[in-house]
Amino acid sequence: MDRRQKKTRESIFNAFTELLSKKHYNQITVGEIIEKADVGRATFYAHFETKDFLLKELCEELFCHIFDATEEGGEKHRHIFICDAPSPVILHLLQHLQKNDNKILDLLACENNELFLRYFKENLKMLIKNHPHLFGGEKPKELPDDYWINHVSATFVETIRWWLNNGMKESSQTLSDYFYTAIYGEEKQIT
Amino acid sequence: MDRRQKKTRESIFNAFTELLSKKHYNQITVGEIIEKADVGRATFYAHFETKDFLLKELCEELFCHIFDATEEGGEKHRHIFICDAPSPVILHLLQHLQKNDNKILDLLACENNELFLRYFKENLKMLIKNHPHLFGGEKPKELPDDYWINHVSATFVETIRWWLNNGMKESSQTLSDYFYTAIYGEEKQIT
DNA sequence: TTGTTACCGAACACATTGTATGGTAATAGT
DNA sequence: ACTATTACCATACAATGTGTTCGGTAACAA
Repeated sequence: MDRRQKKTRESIFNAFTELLSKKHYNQITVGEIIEKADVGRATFYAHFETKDFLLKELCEELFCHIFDATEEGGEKHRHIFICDAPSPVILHLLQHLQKNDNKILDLLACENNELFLRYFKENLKMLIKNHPHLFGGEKPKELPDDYWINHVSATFVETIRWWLNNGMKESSQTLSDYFYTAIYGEEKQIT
Repeated sequence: MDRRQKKTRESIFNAFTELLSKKHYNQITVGEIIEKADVGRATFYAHFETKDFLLKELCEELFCHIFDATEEGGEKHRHIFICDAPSPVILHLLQHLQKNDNKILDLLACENNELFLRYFKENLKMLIKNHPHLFGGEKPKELPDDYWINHVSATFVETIRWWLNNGMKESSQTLSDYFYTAIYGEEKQIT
């Protein structure tokens, strides 16, 4: 790809991310973005059809990159569940978050977290659907598959949300315990 | 209150609600609202500082009215958990939803449901916090109170969301069963 | 009846969006 | 190294939406 394209694209993403951490999405204008990114107005619209598409592409860049299930990447793409310890994926995910890989945590913690948590949850659902074994435990028999998948991913997202809103005092291990207890009950603890 | 005020306020709410069911919040303009409500521009801004405040007041009008915990109302305010059967509140709530009281269901089912589900969840949390006994079952000991409250309310909201997205084929009883199973596990079924 | 209040319509300044233009510099292909 | 392409910039622009102001009119309350 043209070096110039890549550069402006990154400038815009960075400016946008920085603005998102400071004010609400709805109140961010294209004018602000291009000023901070230091690119021309026409250039912005040459890259992104609209502000909504910018957000969408940012999310895809962030989440698909982490969650993508194609197992070819190895090193280049650090797929979150390829790394060494395959069993406690949840814990693993939380540790990645704590390290703030790809600055995802910044975005999840900011005022616009609703925006990102939605995308995050969608990706989680895909992950659970394709690799149910990674999450341990068993689905109660009476529950429909998609209900259960939605429940598990929603609970995980809510766990993270709660964590963020409380200053992230707990360790990732504790968080993981909370999650499994909420999902499977205290007597079925995963170790 | 002046009859005129009440009338315009209602006109605006109705127009807004109707628009919300058809297009996304961000794409609704004040111009559209006042045209459909048939009120002057200045009048709108005399009532609501901005579109966001209109949304906020609509939510309060809807949810606080239903969830409000002051037990004086009796008939006038039909508080959702005052009616006869006190134990299976969840089932009761679901039945109210199915009857589409206050047209809440319309709003929860529309494209903007994220908007309302957030408010809905906040009210739910208050309800659970103030009347934990209404929800049956017990909190696992290891979990912090607020984590549990958030988990329960989030699970309920997700249950409703799943229900809506799947055409509401299931009975309110089935939904209630799903919810309790998700929360407490299959062996601890509430009857 | 009288004073107050809510409304309307119209006009207004202002901000934001998305597009179009012509010129310039970086890039890629040969 | 030369050339054609491509991305970029600055500026201007129409179109749309926001929130405010104003004088006049009708509904309301006392």
